[in-house]
Parts: sequence; C-alpha cells; structure tokens
Amino acid sequence: MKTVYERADIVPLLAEIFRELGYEGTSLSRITERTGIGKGSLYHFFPGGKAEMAAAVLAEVDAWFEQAIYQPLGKGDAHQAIAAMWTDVNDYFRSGRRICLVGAFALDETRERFAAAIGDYFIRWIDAVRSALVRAGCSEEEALALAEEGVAGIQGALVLSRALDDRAVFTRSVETLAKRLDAAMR
Amino acid sequence: MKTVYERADIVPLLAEIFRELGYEGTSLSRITERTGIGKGSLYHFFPGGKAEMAAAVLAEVDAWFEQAIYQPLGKGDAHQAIAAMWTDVNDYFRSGRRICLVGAFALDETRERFAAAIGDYFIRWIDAVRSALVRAGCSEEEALALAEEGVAGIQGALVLSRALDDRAVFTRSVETLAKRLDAAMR
DNA sequence: CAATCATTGTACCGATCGGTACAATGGAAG
DNA sequence: CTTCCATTGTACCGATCGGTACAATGATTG
Repeated sequence: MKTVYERADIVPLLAEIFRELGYEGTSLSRITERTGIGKGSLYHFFPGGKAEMAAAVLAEVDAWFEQAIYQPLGKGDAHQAIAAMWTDVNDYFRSGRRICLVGAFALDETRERFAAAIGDYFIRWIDAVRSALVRAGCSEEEALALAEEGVAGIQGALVLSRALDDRAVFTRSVETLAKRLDAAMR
Repeated sequence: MKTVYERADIVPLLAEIFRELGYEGTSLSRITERTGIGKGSLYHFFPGGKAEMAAAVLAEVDAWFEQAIYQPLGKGDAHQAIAAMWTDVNDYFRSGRRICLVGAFALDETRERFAAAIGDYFIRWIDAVRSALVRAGCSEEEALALAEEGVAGIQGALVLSRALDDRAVFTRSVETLAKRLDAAMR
C-alpha cells in the first residue's frame, strides 16, 4: 500500500502548515506528521527543500488572488467587484481564523528570503483596488489612499481577531472598511 | 575580563531579537551571537529558558505601553492624549521599521503559548482608546468601533510597510487613522 | 508480459536545537 | 585580606533540524 501524490495536491497542505506554524516553525518532521507525506516525496517534488516549498505556496497564493481578487477588480462594475472582494476575502481568511501567509512572512526575517513575492502581492492587491476605485469615480490620490487603507485594514483585522481569538472582530472590521470604500464611490 | 549583566539589561536586547526573528526563529545560539551573552548567563536569569525570555519581553512591552500609552489615555485631555499616542506609537515602531512583537506572536502557533498576554495587550490598548474617545464625546458604540479600528489599523500598517519596505506607508496610515479619530471627537 | 520511470520509505549525515551541570571568575561585604 | 555568592564560560546531553542517498514499489507504457 502506497499513497501517491502529485505536486498540486501537496501545496495546499503545505500552505496550511506554514500558515499555522510560520516559516521557521514549520519543520519537515511536522509536515510528515500532519500530512503523512515522507521526506522522499517532499524532496522529490521540491528539490530545493523547505525554501522551495514555501515559494510554491506563495506562488499558489498569488495565483489564487490573481484570479479571484485582482482580475475581477480590473473589469466590470467596480462597485460590484469591490463588494465581491470583501465577501471573498472574508471567506478566504475564514472570518479571521485563517491568517494571511504573506503578511505573516513580512513580519519577521522570513521577509528577506521572499521579499520580491511579498512586495508583489501587496503592490498588486493595492493597485487592483485602486484602479477599481478610480473607475468608480474616485480621484487618483483618494483611490490610492483608500486602497492602502483597505488592504492594511484587512491585515490588521487578521492580527487583532487572532490576538483576541474573536472572529466577530474580523467580520466587523471588514464591514467597516467596506462601508468606507463604498462611501467614496459615486 | 568578564562582562556582567543584569536581567533588566538583557530583556531589551532579547526584545529586538524576538522582533526580528520571531519566536521560533530565535535560537539561543543566535542570541549569544548577537549579544555576546552566553547560555550560562541566559539560564541564570531565565531558568525557564526561551519561553521565559519571551514572557519577560512581553511583560516589558506591556509595562511600557501601560505607562506610555494606556495611562495617559485614561486621564487628562482626551484630544491631547490621543494625539500623543499617535506620535509615541510612530516613534516606538520606528515608523514601521520595528514591528509589534505581540501582533507577530498572535499570527502563528506562538499565540497558544502566550495567549493570555497577547489578548490582554490588545484588550487594554483598545479599552484605553475607547475610554478616551468616550471622554471626548463619542458614543459608546462609536468609541469602541473607532478604538478597534485604530489599533487594528496600526497593526495592518506595520505589516504593509514592512512588506513594501516603505516607511512612508506607516506614517501615512497613522496620519489617516489620527484624522479619523479626531473627526469623531467633539 | 517486460521494461521503464516517477514516486516513495528508510536509513543515514553533520549541524544545530533547547537545556543541564559545574567549575572558574570576580565584585561586594565583612 | 578573606569569604561569599551572584554571575559566567565551557563542556556536554539527547533530540531534532534540514538535507542526501538509494533501494523498494508500483502504475504506465510499449
């Protein structure tokens, strides 16, 4: 009896582990312990080891946001796209029970290792929101400021709701942010 | 030749290391490497090892916020106290170059270990801001919402400014938050 | 059926982990 | 000067770290 994986099956499992334990806190033995996947398989799919695993996870996160968040914001009705973003984000982060891996990596020295991917993620997210706001009638400066505030607000809400162990904090924060951006559109 | 420390000298050094490397990323050997303090001294002052070191750091952070942030918010002119908070926070976090250790700990499994201290930190911070806002004329609900938004906003700004490696993001975010709270006071 | 080859489990590597034991050190107090 | 004791450096512990080597496995292909 032998379970056979492919790379695409493993990445989401790794994602959850890196999310919960952080980059340094994630060890190969804990990956094996939680997933049943041995070192043989892990190094077969990720010859670069832990760093390549984390990079693959970041790439998958990026791909998900690209199709689920950034692209919808770039076309169609801006009001609707932004409204959809809030609900998608609330689902994705499971109302604050799931953290943002990219944000978490940004906080400690892990940032140095993945600086490019981390920077890109936030730049593109903010830019997508900004462009939607401009299409909705905001001035350039106001749109940028609100986009930054929205993305930062989500990150802050994640920290706070986890710190207080209170999902309501996240949902409430997202609602407040949604109202603020909504009020700026016309 | 022998350098002699006392506990109070060591804690701030540990704080910076935990901030930069995270709890899991901080090893005893890296502490020694960065500070010159050997294991003998570390275990003399912190018999509980790494966990006690981190707890001591959290306690010191708490003490600092208590005297520099929470207490001023509880008495005197509310406008002035809140204005002072923004500048003190901006200095403390070095315009986003220095992260919030408590927020960082909240994001990964480190939270479990220090859940009580982490929860307290944010509860007390939010409550201090809330009470100042109430004194400044806000309704109870509005004050709580704004206080949460302010504290979460700071955390988000730290994540974002580090991710983008851009201090201006932090300063700008804090200014925006300051204006929002200011507008709600009368 | 035979051959191939992607995938996996196991055994191992040196380095580092957090932690302990303890003797040497040296400043402070009598 | 001597005693004391807080503080420190060093040597060591078993466990775990990330990573490598390689033979066994077994599904796919011809």
